[in-house]
Amino acid sequence: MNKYNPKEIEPKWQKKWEESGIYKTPENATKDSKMYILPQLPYPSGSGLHVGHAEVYTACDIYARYQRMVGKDVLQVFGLDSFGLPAENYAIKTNVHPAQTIDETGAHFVEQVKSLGVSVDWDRFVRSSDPGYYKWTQWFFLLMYERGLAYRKKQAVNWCESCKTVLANEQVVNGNCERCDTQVLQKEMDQWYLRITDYADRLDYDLDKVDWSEETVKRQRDWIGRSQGAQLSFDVAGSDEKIEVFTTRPDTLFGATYMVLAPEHGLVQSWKDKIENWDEVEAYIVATQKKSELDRQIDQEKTGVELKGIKAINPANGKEIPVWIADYVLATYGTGAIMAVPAHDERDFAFAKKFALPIEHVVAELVGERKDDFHPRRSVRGICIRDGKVLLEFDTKMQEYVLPGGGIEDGEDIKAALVRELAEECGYSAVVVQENLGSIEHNYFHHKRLNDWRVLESAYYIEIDTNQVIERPQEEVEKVEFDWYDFDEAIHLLSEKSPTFFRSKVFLERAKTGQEFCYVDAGVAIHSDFLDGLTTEQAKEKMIQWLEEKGIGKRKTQYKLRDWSVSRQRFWGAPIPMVIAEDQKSFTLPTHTVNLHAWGSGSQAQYHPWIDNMLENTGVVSVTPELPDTENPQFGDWLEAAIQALTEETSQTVVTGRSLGCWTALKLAEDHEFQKLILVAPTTPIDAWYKKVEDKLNMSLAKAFVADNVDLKKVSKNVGEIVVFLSLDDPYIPVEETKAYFEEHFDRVRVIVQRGAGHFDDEHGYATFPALLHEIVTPPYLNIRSLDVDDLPVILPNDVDFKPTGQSPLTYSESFQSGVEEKYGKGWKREVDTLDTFMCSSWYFFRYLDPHNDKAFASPEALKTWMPVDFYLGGAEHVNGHLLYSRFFTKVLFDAGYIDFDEPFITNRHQGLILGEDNRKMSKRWGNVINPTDVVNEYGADTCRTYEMFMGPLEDTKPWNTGGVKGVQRFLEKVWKLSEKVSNGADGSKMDGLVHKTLKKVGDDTATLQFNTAIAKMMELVNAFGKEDAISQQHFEMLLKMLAPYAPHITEELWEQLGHNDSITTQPWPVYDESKLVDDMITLVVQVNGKVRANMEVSADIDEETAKASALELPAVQKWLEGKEPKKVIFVKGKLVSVVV
RNA sequence: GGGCCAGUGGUGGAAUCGGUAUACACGAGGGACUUAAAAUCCCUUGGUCUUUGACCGUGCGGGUUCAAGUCCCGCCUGGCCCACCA
Repeated sequence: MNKYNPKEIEPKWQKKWEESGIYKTPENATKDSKMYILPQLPYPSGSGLHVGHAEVYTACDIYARYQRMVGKDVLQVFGLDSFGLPAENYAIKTNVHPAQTIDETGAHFVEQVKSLGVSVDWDRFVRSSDPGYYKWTQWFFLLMYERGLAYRKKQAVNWCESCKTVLANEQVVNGNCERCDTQVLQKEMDQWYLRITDYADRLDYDLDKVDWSEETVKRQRDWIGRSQGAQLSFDVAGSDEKIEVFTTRPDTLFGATYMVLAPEHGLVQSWKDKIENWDEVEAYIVATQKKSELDRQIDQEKTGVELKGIKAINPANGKEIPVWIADYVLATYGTGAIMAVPAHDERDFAFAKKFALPIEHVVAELVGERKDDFHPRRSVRGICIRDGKVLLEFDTKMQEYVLPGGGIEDGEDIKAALVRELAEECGYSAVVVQENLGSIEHNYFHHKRLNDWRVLESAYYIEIDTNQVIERPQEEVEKVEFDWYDFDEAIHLLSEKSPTFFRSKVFLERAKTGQEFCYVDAGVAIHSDFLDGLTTEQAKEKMIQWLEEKGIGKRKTQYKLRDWSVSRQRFWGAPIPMVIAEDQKSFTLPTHTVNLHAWGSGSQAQYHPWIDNMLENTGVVSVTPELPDTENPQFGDWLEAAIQALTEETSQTVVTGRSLGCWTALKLAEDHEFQKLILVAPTTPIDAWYKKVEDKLNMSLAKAFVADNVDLKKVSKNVGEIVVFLSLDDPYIPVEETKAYFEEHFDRVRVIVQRGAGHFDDEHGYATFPALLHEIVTPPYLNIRSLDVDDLPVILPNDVDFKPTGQSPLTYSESFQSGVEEKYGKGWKREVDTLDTFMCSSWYFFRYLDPHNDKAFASPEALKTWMPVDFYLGGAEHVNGHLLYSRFFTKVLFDAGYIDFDEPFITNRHQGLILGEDNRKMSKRWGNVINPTDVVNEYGADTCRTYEMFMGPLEDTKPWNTGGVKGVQRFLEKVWKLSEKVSNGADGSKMDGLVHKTLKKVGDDTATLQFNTAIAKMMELVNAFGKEDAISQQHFEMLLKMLAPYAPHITEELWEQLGHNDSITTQPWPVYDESKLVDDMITLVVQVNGKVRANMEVSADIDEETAKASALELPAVQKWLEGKEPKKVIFVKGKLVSVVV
C-alpha cells in the first residue's frame, strides 16, 4: 500500500467534489430539513488567510458535514467583505485601483479557503463590492429612508485626521482610531444616520429569543444601555427658558442642589449676553474641545465653571440653584444636562466637594428590607441568637453605602449627629449605616429609645436588650443553624426564638411604635415633603406621577445606544443613492399640526389625545378638530371644519389624517401650503378600496366622500412631503394598490408599510404611535431626494483621485455626476459620500439565499425556506457592531413585511483567539505568525483542520503548537495504515463495545461543537485498533464515517480504496447500538473513609447487597477496617462502594 | 473604578448528577530497529518518602458531604469587556 500522501489525494478530491457538485445546496430543502451554517464574512486582506480564519471555516465545515450526514439539507456559503479602507489606503500609496487589489487578494483568499477542503456551495459566492451586490445595499438604504429611519444631520463626529474619515464610536479605541491609532478629533459635519435608536427596546428585549452566549447577550445589553427614569424641566429664573434633564432617580429631586450642562449644550451659547463670567466660560468650552476623549476618560478629576448670572429653579421646592458647565456631563447622552444630587450620586458628590456646593440628603439608607432579587445569605448573614436575643453581625459586605456628606473629614461628632438624625427622620428605633470611603470602613449605629450611638470598626455583634445595647465579640455568640437559602424559614426560626426580631415589613410598622430595631435595606426618602417615608422605588413612582400632573416632566426610557452614522468620506464603498441640492429651502420644526380623525371616530378616540398630549410641551400647537356628523360624514362639512382649524399662515403646518380624514387632508392641501402631509391608512378613490370595503361601509356615502375631487398636482406642489402609513393587516385599506396610487401621483412621497397595525387603531395597540409623532416633528428635507429603486445601482466610477483631501474622492469624479442634472433638475448632485462597510455586512446572510436575483435582495421563497441562520460563527469583536446592526436590519425588514421572523441568527458562537507558539498574539512584530496555507502545504489540509480543532475548546483562547500538529499527522497516518489490517472476515466482536462507545461520544460531541474531545476519543479507538491483528471492515467504515467531517480527504480516499464508488460525505451518520454501550463486567471502586483502597471486577448488574458484601470481604478493605464494624456502607450503581468506619 | 470569566502535570487540555483527578496530544527520559540519523514501534513520565507500600496533590484559607476540580463562604492571581451613560 502507498504511503499517506495528502499532497496527492487532497487536490484529487477537491477537484472531484467541485466537478460532481456534491456540495451544491439541495433544491428541495424545507423549513424542517434545512440547516443554514454561516461563517463570518471576512475581509480579504493582503496578508491572506490566517489561522483564526481557518478555525472558523473548519469548524463550520465540520458542523456542516456532520449535519449533512445526519440528514439535513445544508446551506454552507462563503463570500468576501470586499469594500473598505485597506484596499483604498493601498490605492493611495500605490495608485493601484482598489477593485484590482481586491480581485487579486480576494482570489488568493478564496484559493486558500478552498485548499482547506470546505464543503461550500461556491455558486453562491458573493463580494460586497460587486454592483450586483451593492445595488441591494443601496436598496436597504432607500428602505430605511422611506421609513423615516435614515436622516441627514450636522453633528460633531469622530474624525481621524490620518484616515481622513469619520469613525463610528465602536471604531474609536481609547480615543484613537482603531486602524491607524491616530488620535480622534471632534468635527462638525453633515452625516447620514440610521435611526437604530428607534429599535433600541426591541433589540434589548428580543435578546431573550436567541441562543447566544450569556456574555454576548450581556455585552449587547450594556451597549444598548436601557435605563428608566424621567425627563423633566427646570425653569431658568427670570426667563421663559427651561433646562431639560433626564434622571433615573426622580425620587431625589428634592436633593438637586445645582445643575450641570455639557459645555457643548446649545443653551450656553444663547446665554452669552447674560453670563457674567463669559470669558471664563468660553475658555472652559474651548479647553474641553481640545481635550480628547482619552483625556476625558483618564483624567477623572472634576472640572467645571459656574454660569454666573444664570439660576435654575428646582421645581420640587422652588429653590434657586446654580447652573454649571462641566465636561463630566456628556452632550450626547440624555439631554446633555443633569440635575445634580450630590448626596446620592458619586460624581455629583465629587464635584460638589470640589466646588463647595451644597449637599442635601434626601434618602436614608438603612439596613434592610428584602428585595426580590437579593441574596438572603448576604443580608441575613450575621443575625444570631444568644440567650433568646437577636444579634446583628456587621460585616463589610453587609451593605455598601456612602455616608452622605463624607463626614470622615468632619469629625466623629458630626457623624454621630448624622446617624441620629437619620434615625430621627424616619421614625425608626434603630439605624445602622455603613460608611465606606476609600479603604476605611465604619458602621454607625444609633438606637433611638436608648439614645445609644456608636462606631463599630470591624465585625461585631450587637445585642439589643430592653435597657442597653451591648457589643459582643464573635466568640461569645452562639450561632443558630438554618438553611440560609430558605429566607422565610430563617425568619420564622429567628422570630420564634426572639420576639425582638421582625421581618422587615412587619418591622416597618412596629418600629414606629417603639419596637426594638429595624432591619431594612431599602433607601427611604427624607427631607422630601410628599415623598417622606416612601422607599426609593415608591418615591420614584410618586415623583413621576407628580411631575406628570404638574406638566413638568414625564416618564422616560433612555438608551446609551446612539444613532448609527453610516456615511464615509471615502471612495471604496457603496455610493449613497441620494441626490442633494444644497440651495433648496428647508424646513424647521413645524409650528402647528392639524389632525383629522376617521369616519365614526372623534378627537378623543384612537391616538388623537395622545398626539395632542405628546406635542404639548414641544412648541408645536396640536389641534384635533371634531369633524361633524362622524357617523354620516359629508365631504363639504368635514372640509369646512378642517379649514376652521387652520391658522392663517400654514406653510409651517403639518396635517395628519387617519383613514377617511386623509381625503379631507388632501383636499385641504389643494389650496394651502403645508410643510408635510401625514396620511395614516388613507382612503383613496380606487377600485381596490371600494372592493375591500363593500360589505363593511355604506358605499354610497363612501363613494360620495372619497371621489376624484382633488387636484393631486396642486397638492403635490403645495406640500413639502407626503408620508403614508399602511398596515399589511388593515381590514379596510388595500396595501399594494394604495401604495401604487401615491407613488404614481406624488413625487415626494414615502410609503411606510407596517405589520400588525390593523387600521392604526387602539385595538392593535396604536393608541400611541411613536412613528407618527416622529414624522410630525421631523421636517422634510427639500434639499434631498432619494433615487428610485429602478435607478440602482449607483455605480462607483473609475475616474477618481484617491488622494485624501478630507472631501470624499467622489467629489472630483466627473462621470459620477453626469446625467444627474438632466434627470433631477439644475443644482442637483449625487451624494458623494459612501456607505459604511458595516451596512454591506448587515444583510449579506440574506444574499446567499438567492445571490443572482436582480429583482430583490432575495426571493420570498428562499427567505422562507432558509432563514433564520441556524449556526453563525464569528468573532466576539463584532458583538456591538455587526451583530447589532444585522439584528436591526432584520427587524426593519420584518416590520416592512418582507420576512416573518425578526431575529437573524438563532445560534451564535465566537471562535477563540489563536496565539503564537510563544503565547503572544500572532504578529509580524513577534515573528510568531503561523500561515495556515503553509501548514496545509507541509502536513495537508486534513491535519491542519483536525489539529486546529484538537487544540482546545472552540471558544477558548489557545496557543499554537507545532508538535501538536505532528501528533495529529501521526494520528492520520495511523488511520491510513489501519486500512492494511482491514478484512471482511475479521471478527470484530471484541472491539464492538469500544467502537459503539466512540461513535456515541463523537456524535454527541460533534453536535455540540466539542470537537477536541471527539478527536481525542477517535485517537483512543485508533490506538486500540493498532494493537489488533485484524479489523472488521464494518468497524473501519464506522471510523471513517465519524472522522469524515474532520478529515474529509483521507476518509474519502480510504472509502474509495475499500471499493465504494460513492462519496463518504454523502453517507448517513452511523448509528450506535445502545446495547453495545453497556459492558458485562465493570470495575467497581471500593473506598474506605473516602479513599480508594481497592477495585473489583463484577458483573454490571450486580445488586447492592452482593456488592457491599463482596467489597467488605476484600483483603484490602479488611486491612483498613482493622477489625471494626463499618458504620455505613454506600453503594452507587455502576460506580463504587464506599465504606465508612 | 465597575462587571464577567478563568486558575488542573514541564505544555495544550480531559473529567455527565459531587463518585478511581490528570483521558487525548505535545515535550522529556529509556529501549528496539539502523553503520548512523530521521521515521517508526515499545516502556516510563504529578510530587515526596523509609519505594513490593504509604502520604500529599486541581491558585490559597475555611465549610458542607461517606465522597469536592465540581457545591457554599472568604481571599489571591490572571484574562476579557465596559469605563464620568446622570
